[in-house]
Amino acid sequence: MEPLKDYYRALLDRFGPQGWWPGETRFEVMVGAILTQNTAWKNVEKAIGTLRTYGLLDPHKIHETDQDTLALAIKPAGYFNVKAKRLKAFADWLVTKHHADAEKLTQIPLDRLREELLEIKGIGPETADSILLYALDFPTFVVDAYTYRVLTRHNLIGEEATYEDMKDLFERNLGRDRELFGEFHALIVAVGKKFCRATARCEECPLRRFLPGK
DNA sequence: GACCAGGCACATC
DNA sequence: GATGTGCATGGT
Repeated sequence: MEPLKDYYRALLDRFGPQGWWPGETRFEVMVGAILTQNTAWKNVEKAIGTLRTYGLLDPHKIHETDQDTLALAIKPAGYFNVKAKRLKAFADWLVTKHHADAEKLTQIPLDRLREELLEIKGIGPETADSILLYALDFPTFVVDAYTYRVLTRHNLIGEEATYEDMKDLFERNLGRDRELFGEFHALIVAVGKKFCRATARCEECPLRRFLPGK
C-alpha cells in the first residue's frame, strides 16, 4: 500500500505543524499564491507589505490600479511586470465575474471553480490549487517541484508523471482532508528545501528510511 | 559569481 | 506533443 501517511507522520514529527498559509484575508492569500510563483516567500512578504501599505490588498484597488504602478509595488517579488499583469487578470476576474466577493467563491463546486481559475492567464495548476486549498479551504492537493522530486526519488511515481498524476496519488490515498492536505504540502516544501534540492542530500532526511532499498 | 526559489505562458520544432 | 526560453529580485 502507499506509505504516504507514513511519510506525513515522519515529516510532522521532524518539522512540526507548518501553519500554512500566512495571510490575514482570503484575498491576501490568493495574492501571495500568485506572487510566490518560482520565488522565495521572503521576497513575497516584502511585496505584500508594500501592497498593504498602499492599501492595494483589495480586489477593487488592484482592478483599478494601472499595471506599471502595481509592478513597482511588487518589485521585490521578482518577475514584477509578469506578476503585475497576472494580479490584474486575477482581480479583473474576481471583480467582474464574482463581485469581488472572495467569501462567495467557497460556495462554488470545487471542480467548476478550478476550471475557472485555470482559464485566467497566469494561473496554472499549482497556483489554482494553492488558492483553492489555502485561501478558500477546498480539499484539493497542491503539487510542486519538490513533490515531484520526492515522489520520483522514492519511486512512488514515474519520471513521466504529470501534475494531475501526482495530485491524484495524494487525493486517492489520503482521502479529502483540507487540514491534512494543507500541512502535507507545506511539510513537503520544508523537507524539500532542506534535503531534496536539485542535488539530493539524503543523509539526515527524515524520509531516508523510506528510500527504495533501505 | 553561480545557483536557486512555494510557475507559467508562449515560441518553435 | 515535447522541448526550450523569458521573466527578475534577493538569499546562500
